[in-house]
Amino acid sequence: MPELPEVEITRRGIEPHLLERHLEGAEVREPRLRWRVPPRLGRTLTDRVVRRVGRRGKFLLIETDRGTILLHLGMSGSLRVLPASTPPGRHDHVDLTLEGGECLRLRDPRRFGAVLWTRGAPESHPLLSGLGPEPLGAGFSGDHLHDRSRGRKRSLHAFLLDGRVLAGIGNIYASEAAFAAGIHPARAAGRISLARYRRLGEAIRSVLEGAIARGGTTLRDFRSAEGNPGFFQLSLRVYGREGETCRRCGGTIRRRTLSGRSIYFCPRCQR
DNA sequence: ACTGGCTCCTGAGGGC
DNA sequence: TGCCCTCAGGAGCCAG
Repeated sequence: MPELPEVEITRRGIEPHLLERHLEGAEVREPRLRWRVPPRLGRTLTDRVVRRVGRRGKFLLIETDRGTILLHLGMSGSLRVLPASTPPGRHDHVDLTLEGGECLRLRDPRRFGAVLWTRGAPESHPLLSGLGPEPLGAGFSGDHLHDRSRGRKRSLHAFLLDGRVLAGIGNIYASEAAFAAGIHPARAAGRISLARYRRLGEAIRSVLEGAIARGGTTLRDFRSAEGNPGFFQLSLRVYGREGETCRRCGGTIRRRTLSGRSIYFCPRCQR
């Protein structure tokens, strides 16, 4: 579910509750997430102090004085800061308990999320070391996409979803950015010009920034750490709008299945 | 080296 | 009302 903007909204929501706080431990009710939650996580976290709450792609990084919690929301994960005494729901799988009686609670019905621990530098963790640049970082531009796409035959959409190319883009924002740049998502990534990739780079930035400014996209169940839905779904131009009218040209938005994912586009605006 | 397909899981929504 | 089918915002892994 959550892509970069939703993870960033979540990060901003939990950060003020965590910074410089002591952790008491963890309560793991269901360790079978994408990867098994480390069995001794509670003991590992006891008396750790949170120094920083970061994000890398769709991963949240809760950095402590002696290591980092890697947290991924998968398709259906969400985080809340609650009194630890709040009765957990069926899918409230992990609590990170804080001093003072609060906890950071992970709810994840589909269990595609992850809670992992690493002692070393998080950027060298296997799940993070191969990630491409941050699309909102200083190092990213359309030139990078152009460089990485030469000789590639796969569709632009599949190319943008590849975290090794670019971190944090998922199905919604890949569709929206391609529309904003006027590029057909099924076009071979290696056959798109530098000028068009530069336009796409700008489109990716502005779509992601717009989504963050509106609190993310809530299609079904995304909530911020405060429990609020996002509003960017009201600004979507193509995603989920099959059969509806293109807001730019008045044509009809189409949906296609491409490498197992639904892609949405306007055949008149995107070439 | 690349590529698409499969897989993990639960829940919602549509058709009958 | 209920059953069955399809689909969903991720991404690692595998065979070809």
